[in-house]
Amino acid sequence: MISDTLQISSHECDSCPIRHRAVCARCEADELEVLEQIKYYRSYEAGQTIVWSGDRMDFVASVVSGIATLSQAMEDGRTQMVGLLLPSDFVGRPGRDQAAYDVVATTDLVMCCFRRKPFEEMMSKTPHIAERLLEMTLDELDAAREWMLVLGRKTAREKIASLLAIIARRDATLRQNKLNGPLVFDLPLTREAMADYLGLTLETVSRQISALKRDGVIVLEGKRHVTVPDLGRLLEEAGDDADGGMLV
Amino acid sequence: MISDTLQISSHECDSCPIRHRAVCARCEADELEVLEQIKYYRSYEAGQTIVWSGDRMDFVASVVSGIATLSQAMEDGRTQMVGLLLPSDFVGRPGRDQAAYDVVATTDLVMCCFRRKPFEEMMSKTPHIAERLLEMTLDELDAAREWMLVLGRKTAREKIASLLAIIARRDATLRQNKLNGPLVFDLPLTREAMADYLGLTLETVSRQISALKRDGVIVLEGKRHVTVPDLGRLLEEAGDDADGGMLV
DNA sequence: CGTCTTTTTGATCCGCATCAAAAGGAGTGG
DNA sequence: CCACTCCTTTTGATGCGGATCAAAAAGACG
Repeated sequence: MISDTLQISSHECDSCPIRHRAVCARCEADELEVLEQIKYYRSYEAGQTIVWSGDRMDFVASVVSGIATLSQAMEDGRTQMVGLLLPSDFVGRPGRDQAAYDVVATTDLVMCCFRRKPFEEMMSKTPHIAERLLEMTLDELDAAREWMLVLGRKTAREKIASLLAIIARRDATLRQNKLNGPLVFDLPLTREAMADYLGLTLETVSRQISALKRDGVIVLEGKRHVTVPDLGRLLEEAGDDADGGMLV
Repeated sequence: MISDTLQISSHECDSCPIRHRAVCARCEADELEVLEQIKYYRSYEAGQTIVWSGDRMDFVASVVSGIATLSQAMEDGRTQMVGLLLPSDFVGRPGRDQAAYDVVATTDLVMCCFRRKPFEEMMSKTPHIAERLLEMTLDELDAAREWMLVLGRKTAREKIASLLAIIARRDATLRQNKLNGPLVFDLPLTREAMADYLGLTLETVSRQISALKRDGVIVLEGKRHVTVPDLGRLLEEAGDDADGGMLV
């Protein structure tokens, strides 16, 4: 199976699908021109490891399309996913030359890469990039902390419901759908990846999904295609306040 | 019990104990002068809640001395600590006016505060602050991800060992001690706070500390005073690679 | 149709939560 | 100095949720 994700319709930033959300979101036309000089695209097939933790990494990048995961491994093989990278998310850390995590393409993936050194130089010159990167990093920190509550205090059923809610909402906002009707989406993760995300085993994930299905919280067609008839109900199952937060 | 933490020896940034590590670390003399105009100190007693999640928060701050915690609560009362704030750590988020977490002083605490608006203005003018804040935020994100591995995949015993190792190392680097002899420190957290940090119950924390003591991994005098005879041994118990990472 | 991977389902076990109570320690007042 | 209360910590007994081990079922693909 050969991926054909290399076919980007255009290599110009103007028509880039993540133009308004990525690290370059705030750049002016002249700044984009400089970025276009140093950027290059790379694509990966589903399942490919992009970098191994500890490897030298001399680029940073934005996810253009597809999904990747960040995970950490213990010596005995236990692993925990610590980041889920969706289109527009940023990979790599300016100022660091060793990867801190394993980065794996979950689906076919296209990234917009910059060699690290030129990017760092550019960052120090154009505050728009550093500004946007700070904002994105703060958002990621919030997401990581939300996730810590899930990992530390939620039951298996609540964990699954939380993950489904996150995916359902991200998918809806990506397509700019509204959140009050039924939500329909495809799971981008295998049961194993979900287990890795939630600190569970894949058997427990499978059981809890079956239970949520049995209880009518979700409807499944096949293994991956999910319908959420009532997001409020799902949020209740996740242990979240269904009325507060994001919905209002 | 009245705290006397208000007595700062001097209010000048030059002699500030966190001068070289806080958000102002990279500031030049002229930039510090501006900061001195808008800064003010506040102190809190151990146990005091500094802000409640959801409250309006119109300042940002650096911890000068003492320890504070960030935590998140579920509706039914379950809570998870999501941040441990030590001297030089930053509190609050530029651009956001509602606190996202409960902030609680664990010990008597002094903070160096800036009203949010002037600080934001200053940030956009002086890249040194934004630069340093980005670096600090990236470090916090790394710490949060490390913590996610602890919460998601480690056993109770490993969790306790991990926390003790973190505190022991931070304490040693703060005092600029070396890491190869025995490490001695006081636990800044109650058993309950440790449980809250690690996603455990306080009973389990107590049992695992007793077990580590019984096995000679740590030595306790009283409830809070800890000696770690061999950090490598503690790191093994934490499930970490004793040779890799921070030690080298 | 057969092989390989992913997912589901079943049976059993163990780690940690829960409920309960005793044991320290610190501060207060007689 | 002791008796008292209040809070933190330890220890004990029991039960449950999720891990583990095992195998069947369902897709995916050649």
